Amino acid sequence: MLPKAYDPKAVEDRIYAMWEESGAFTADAKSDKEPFTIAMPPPNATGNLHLGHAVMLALQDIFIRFQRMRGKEALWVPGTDHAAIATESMVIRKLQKEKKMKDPRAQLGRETLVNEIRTFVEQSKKTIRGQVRKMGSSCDWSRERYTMDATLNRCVNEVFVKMYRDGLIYRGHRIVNWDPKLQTTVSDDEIEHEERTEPFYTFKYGPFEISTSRPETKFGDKYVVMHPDDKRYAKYEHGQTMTVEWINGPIEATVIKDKAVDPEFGTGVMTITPWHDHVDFDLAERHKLEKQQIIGFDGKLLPIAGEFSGMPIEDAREKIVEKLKSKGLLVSIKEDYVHNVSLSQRGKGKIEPQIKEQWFIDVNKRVVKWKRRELSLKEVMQEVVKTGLIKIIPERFEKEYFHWIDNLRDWCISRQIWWGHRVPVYYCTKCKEANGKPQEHLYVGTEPFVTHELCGSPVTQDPDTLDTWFSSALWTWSTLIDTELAEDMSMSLEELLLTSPDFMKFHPTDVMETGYDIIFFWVSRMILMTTYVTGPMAELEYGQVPFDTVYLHGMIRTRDGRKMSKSDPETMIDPLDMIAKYGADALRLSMIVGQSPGADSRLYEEKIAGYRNFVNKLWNASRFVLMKCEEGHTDPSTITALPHAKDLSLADRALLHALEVLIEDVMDGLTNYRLSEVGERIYAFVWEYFCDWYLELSKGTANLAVLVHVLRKILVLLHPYCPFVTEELWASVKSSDAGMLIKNTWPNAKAERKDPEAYAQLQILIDVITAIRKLRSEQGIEPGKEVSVTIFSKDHAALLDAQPEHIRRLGKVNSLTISGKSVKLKNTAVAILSGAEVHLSLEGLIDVEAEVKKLKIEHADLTKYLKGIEAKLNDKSFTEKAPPKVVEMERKKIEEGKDKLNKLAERLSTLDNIKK
RNA sequence: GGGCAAUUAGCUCAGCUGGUUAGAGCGUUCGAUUCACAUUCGAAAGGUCACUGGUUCGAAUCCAGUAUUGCCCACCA
Repeated sequence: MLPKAYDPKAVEDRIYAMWEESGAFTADAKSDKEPFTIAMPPPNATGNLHLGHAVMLALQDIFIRFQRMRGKEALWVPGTDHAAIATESMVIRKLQKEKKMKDPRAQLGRETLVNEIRTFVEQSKKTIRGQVRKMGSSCDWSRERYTMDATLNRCVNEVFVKMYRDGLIYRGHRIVNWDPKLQTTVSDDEIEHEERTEPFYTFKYGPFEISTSRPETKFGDKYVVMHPDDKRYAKYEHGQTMTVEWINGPIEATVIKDKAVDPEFGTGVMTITPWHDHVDFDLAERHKLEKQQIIGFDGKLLPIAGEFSGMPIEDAREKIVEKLKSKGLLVSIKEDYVHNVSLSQRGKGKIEPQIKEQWFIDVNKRVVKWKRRELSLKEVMQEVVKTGLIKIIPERFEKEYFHWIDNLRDWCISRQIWWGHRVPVYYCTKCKEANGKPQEHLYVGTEPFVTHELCGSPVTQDPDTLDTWFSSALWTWSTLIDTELAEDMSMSLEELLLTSPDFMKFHPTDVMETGYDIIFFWVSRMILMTTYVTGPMAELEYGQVPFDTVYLHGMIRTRDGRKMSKSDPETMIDPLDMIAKYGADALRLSMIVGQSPGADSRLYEEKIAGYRNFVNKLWNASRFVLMKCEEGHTDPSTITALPHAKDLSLADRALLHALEVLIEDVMDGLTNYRLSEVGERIYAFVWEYFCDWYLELSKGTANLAVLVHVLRKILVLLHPYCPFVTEELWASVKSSDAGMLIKNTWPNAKAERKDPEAYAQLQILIDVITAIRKLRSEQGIEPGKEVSVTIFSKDHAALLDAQPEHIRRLGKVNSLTISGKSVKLKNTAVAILSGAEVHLSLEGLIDVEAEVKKLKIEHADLTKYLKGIEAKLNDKSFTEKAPPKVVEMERKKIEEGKDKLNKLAERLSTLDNIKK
């Protein structure tokens, strides 16, 4: 016999091991079944699983289990991400803290630091693996991948080289986002803006007044810019020069006219700092102006700053203002100037735009082959979503996606950190010396390159690594490449893809399920890379997308809507704690139900506890079924068929009907990704219909076949949501020829088992019992006390008369009279239902005053309600324009309502007579 | 500055393409230890669906505007 309460701790690990050992998670590339693939967004191998991971694992596991049971060859590829900047900065901080190192990069050197990180990551991967298992994730561990695997590294190199040869990757001096704290560039998407209030200074600059919030960048400003149509400055000509007094003495200034200047803003004149500002850079490019670096990569001022040289910019600002003031050049300071500053998403350090030689991907060059045309990366990314090749759920994110593409600039892919895929570019030291020119990359290749082909001298590899999203962008297909084949360097990437069985069977993947916060970082770049790589391949119909559907989930927040953050541990809910306390099934339900795609949701412990209660309810319902079987000396595993409908009771037929409707609803909901709704639907069916009514009714006479049949179906339908408890219970109720639940087939709704009439009839019985209970409660009758009940029902007397036992037992009724004709009764409380009049009589207990009051209120409410409907029906425009079906429905309401109203009136007059 | 969303019971949320006397869970109130389950059972109270207009025979649902909140994007010095 099962224990009284479900104990997930005693079950989950055992069940998971059983699944894993049985090979249930392992997909077969040779199978004839239709594939269904999900590439798991790889968690960063930096620490622990958090709720964001938990929600993604739960969602994906539901998708994959559902499709597996539906008979698809389901593959869920797990993995982890090397998360370049995040990991490196985390290990560096760790070394600083634990080993008291001041500058681990300098102290350890590249190789040693990379090894430190590698060790850390290995450990972290182990942790993550264990935690992913705890969630019940049915992913294929035999195919686990890591974004720094050898195969993935090869793919990265291959793609880099291909793009380089296509002219899509280029190296150039561009203005980039420099993070002085982390000592690397970051991409546009890795920047956050924060509103700050800072002083806004206005200075005299020759005959002009210019304003800035950053005086510390102004040393080299020798261009003064204004709008060409600004009449105030019409007397100055473009290109005109003049000498102006500036911070460290006179400067030769040049007038530039450009439409980028807004005459309405400030004085309408500005000076520019092309090295440290995006707008100024563009402007300088347009007019071919000189650019000069003012701030070093360490965040300190360079010698151009004269006496301020070497000062950190924060310290220098006030002193510079001080100096300008003393020279009489300060005009005003506006203290409440609000503007946005750029911060690094990772280290939260202030971003300093800098000009730096970096590697970029050109998103506008039209050399990308896609469906036999040549487009730009931007255009392909747009097209696949516009034409519906990729569908985004919820749809509104498609708009955001397009908007992002419209504003997309070339993607800076190089990073000045050491952890990551190294840029596969090599420089010859000797040749560089020979012609004394800037380094020429002489070899861009997929294999490590040792000596220069021409001169035979040693080469050095580019020190930079690639943006972590460069490798993640290859995730859906690089994980499906055969790792052994990938060792053969004589094969091209195209050949590798076409000969890898997994790739050919499982790509494109079906659904990419991830948080909406990384749609740009990741989703769009997977689209970019996958379409680019597969576009030229005839065998792949000139281009594959990485996935058909993108399902975006929202963030999980605290109960009061705040972000959960590590810096505020009290707000954090640790999924592993919750699993230990309530079980993985309960946690999964609590995250899925109430969450709709693209929207944030709130989670709190009571909610998880609520679903723990549900899981326990299911557990006990199963115990009840097993107990009934035991009482009937029937081994549930021998039950294989349902009796014919004619041999079943009303309750049985009604339940079977409700089950078929449920099966339909669940199928419909899951295929349309409506997980929350489906979860709620099953929850209600199990608790309210199956437990509260059917099981209670069946305490009288239980049909074991029906009990077992329905329970089995519930377990199947619920399995994607609650894999552990359902699998555990399945072992006790499955038929002897069935295997594990995880491999069981999904049911199809059977029309022949539907019996809406039985369902409606049972509902009448339920209504009558509910009415009796309500009357008992109103009259304050003790729960144990038995009562007399008289029911008048013209239409349903026969039906009710056939079910007296149910009414007697569930209503605690000792004397039951059912009649088709109504008689006036004294001393009874009454409930008027639409099809029946239920009288509860109990000598002495009936409070006539209260009863009259109750019925009067009911009468008044009903009158008002019917008046409304009558008005509607008397309105010609309604009866003429509304569909006949709706009109008919309203007529029926009136009919039923009037019947009830008459009964109420009758009853009131009877009671009146009694009072007299 | 531009865009997107949300606003329904004390709390957390459903309510899909307009027709329900607007639902659920938690919480609250009353009652119950009935032999599957107190992680339970029965009953109840609680909402002018943010506001203002409009479309419509009919609006929580569609449209416009307002307010509040949240998010994303953006180079105004």
